[in-house]
Amino acid sequence: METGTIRLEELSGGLDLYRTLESGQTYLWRRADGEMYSGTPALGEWYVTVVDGDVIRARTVDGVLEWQSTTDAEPTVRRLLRLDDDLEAIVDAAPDDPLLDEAYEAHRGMRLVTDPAFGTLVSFICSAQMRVSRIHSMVSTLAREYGDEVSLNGDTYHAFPTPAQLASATEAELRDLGLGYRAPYVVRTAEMVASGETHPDDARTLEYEAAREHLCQFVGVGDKVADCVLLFALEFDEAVPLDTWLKTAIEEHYPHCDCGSYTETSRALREEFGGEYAGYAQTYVFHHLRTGD
DNA sequence: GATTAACCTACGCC
DNA sequence: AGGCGTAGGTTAA
Repeated sequence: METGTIRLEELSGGLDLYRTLESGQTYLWRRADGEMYSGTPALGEWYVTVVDGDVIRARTVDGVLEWQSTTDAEPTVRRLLRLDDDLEAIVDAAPDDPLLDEAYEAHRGMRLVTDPAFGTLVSFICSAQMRVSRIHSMVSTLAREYGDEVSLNGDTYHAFPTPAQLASATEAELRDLGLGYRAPYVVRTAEMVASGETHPDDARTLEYEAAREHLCQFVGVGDKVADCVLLFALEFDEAVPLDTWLKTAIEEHYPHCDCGSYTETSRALREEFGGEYAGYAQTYVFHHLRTGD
């Protein structure tokens, strides 16, 4: 087992691991105590994910980020948790706006994540009309039922299934696992990727709005889910997913941004939130409104 | 292009 | 207790 540490004070803007991993951006990490998304903060708890067959455990203790892995995971940890983002500069550059200021102030140290694209795509297909805790349990169930077993130091975990593994599932099986009407969406999207027809990563090379269009070809993916994949997996920091919380924020704080269609409203809010890092602003506002603190 | 019902179901709240 | 409304939307008319 390989291990590593970084002192949080070395990171511009710090790191709040709990808010980063339990703010509804990622469903591909699990908390060792099983209390992820229960609303109770993690104090020194390990979080675990599997990337490219390697288990990665991470936690913060006494101002230090620690990790353990089957491999030298520092580059992966830096990428997954976006440790090289200059968070202080991003916050400073954000537009002067009462709601935004409040959100940034309340959740210091929350970073965006960069998760693998396929797992993110399926997670957010599952997210339609779902509470965060249930999305997390659905994704965990898919990993348990269809993903490879991997272990670290005697503890066994499951990777998120590959497209081929998930494409081998049937709609009926996924309905039995509680996915409801999302079951056929997940199977058909997995089949599209497994067959080599197309892959969410293909969107990387496209301009932002074209990339969103590209992702909307997957079954069960509309503008909102596409924006989530762009922001949380493909590093399109300007993506602003418009969910029910952001729609409320638009009604109450940015009525001039309501332009009718998703595309136009999203474009207006993106400008309102400063363009380049508008997705950071979205994530803070979303988390601020959803948690109420 | 813009509207509108239908879709699964666990969980919190009355 | 047990029923009711809701939850980070998308699809098909």
